[in-house]
Amino acid sequence: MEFAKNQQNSWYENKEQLLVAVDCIIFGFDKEILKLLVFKREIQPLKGSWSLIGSFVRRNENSNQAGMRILKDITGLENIFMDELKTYSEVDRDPGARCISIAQYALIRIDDNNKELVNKHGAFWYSLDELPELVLDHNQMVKDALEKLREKARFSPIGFELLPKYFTLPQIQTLYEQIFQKKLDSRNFRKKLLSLNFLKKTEIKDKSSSKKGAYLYEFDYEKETDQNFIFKG
Amino acid sequence: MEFAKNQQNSWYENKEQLLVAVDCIIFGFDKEILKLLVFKREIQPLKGSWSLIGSFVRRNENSNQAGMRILKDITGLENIFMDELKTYSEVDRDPGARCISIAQYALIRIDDNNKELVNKHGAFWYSLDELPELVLDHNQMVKDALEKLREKARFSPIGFELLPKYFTLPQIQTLYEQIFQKKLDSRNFRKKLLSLNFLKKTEIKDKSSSKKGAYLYEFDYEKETDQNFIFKG
DNA sequence: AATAATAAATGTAATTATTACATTTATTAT
DNA sequence: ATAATAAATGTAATAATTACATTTATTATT
Repeated sequence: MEFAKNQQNSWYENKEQLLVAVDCIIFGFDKEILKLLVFKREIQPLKGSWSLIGSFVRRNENSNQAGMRILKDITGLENIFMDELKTYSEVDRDPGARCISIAQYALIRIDDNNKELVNKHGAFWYSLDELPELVLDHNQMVKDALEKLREKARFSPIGFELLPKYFTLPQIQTLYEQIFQKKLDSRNFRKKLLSLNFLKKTEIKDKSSSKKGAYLYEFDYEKETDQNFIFKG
Repeated sequence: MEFAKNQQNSWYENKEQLLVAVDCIIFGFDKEILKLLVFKREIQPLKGSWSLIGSFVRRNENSNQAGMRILKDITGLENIFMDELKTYSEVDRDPGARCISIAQYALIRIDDNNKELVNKHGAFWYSLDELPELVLDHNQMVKDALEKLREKARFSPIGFELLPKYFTLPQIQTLYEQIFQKKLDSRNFRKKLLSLNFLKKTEIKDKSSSKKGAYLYEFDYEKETDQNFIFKG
């Protein structure tokens, strides 16, 4: 067995072995709605059910690399924001094998570039409040990921991974409203956000959703000093 | 091989397998100093070096149960606060095997009950700023755990897992000072802490560290509503 | 050309939280 | 009685958060 050949110390041999997978909770925001990328599962058991996308971790990669590999396969994108959520290791979580999963959540900008690729993989962007039942413990993973996203959004300017390069203040407010799942006061929201000084205003207006038009902003990466950013929702 | 017998689906068979371990970052506070429990490693490679305590995850337990099993073995305690930190899965992290580790951090009260047991396992409580070099990526785990502890302390009343049932305000202030690694103003610290309303004052004084004596408090679990606790250090 | 409709942009006062800062108090040992 | 020690306490200034309603820029319609 290939595995055994690599062993250098007898103490490690014959230990109980588990399969190690990663599953990706992929969030996207299409300028209006926070969505999640889900897939038609292509393997037994539960073939045909909705599922997060995952893969086993290979011996020559770490868990983050495994997640990045999956993301690239599906969206064609590299350099996506991705962070570990937590591991799921219940004994019975997967009826097919004793398999733990290291869940990773990713934030991507939904745009036309990756729509095609995504379709090829039997994938679908679901609005978070219309999410179907997913296999195994994947619904729990999504729930946990959303909570983590909320935590993260409270303490760092998270939205920029999800927004296009140029975005309007109403757009980012909508995003935060969806993350926190409540309406925010636009005066207070803008005051807080602008006081943090990491938004650069342009003179261009986006008139796609109002007659007056809303100014486009971009994120000023130089100013993203973690200066006590606490967003109280 | 025992592993193969348990497989139900051919698709899972012959996948690359990794060993899965847990390592425990065990914090303790002896009323003065924040400490970490480290061990003389009993296995090759690196036998005799300082190390966190760990174990492989067994097929009939989840990662949390594995951590709890280790903690009970060593301290004799059950119901210890323990939470997942993150996984460590670098390809080369362990020269002995392709092994990922799910790091868990635990908070315990150092007291005489468990001192004996701890000694039996070649364990030693090190002050955090005198920590020796540990094997593998264990120093990194400690660093990450301390950061997580700090994060956690900012947003929830963490200290009570580390403090004895009855403790004084100077004691808890010292603990927070060690977690945040800076001096805190006692007037502001007490004001903030008491305003959160989850401390119950007793009329008993602890005179072990001053002539005047400091009142003992206990944690009021009923009032631990997560009411916007943000401790700005 | 005037008007209606729409969403974007804006300000202020009241409340609450945070910070900076020094003295008094209770007790024990001398 | 006094000295020594650490614990306990208050206040004023500043900053952050909240609650709340009107005006503005533009396009489409008449």
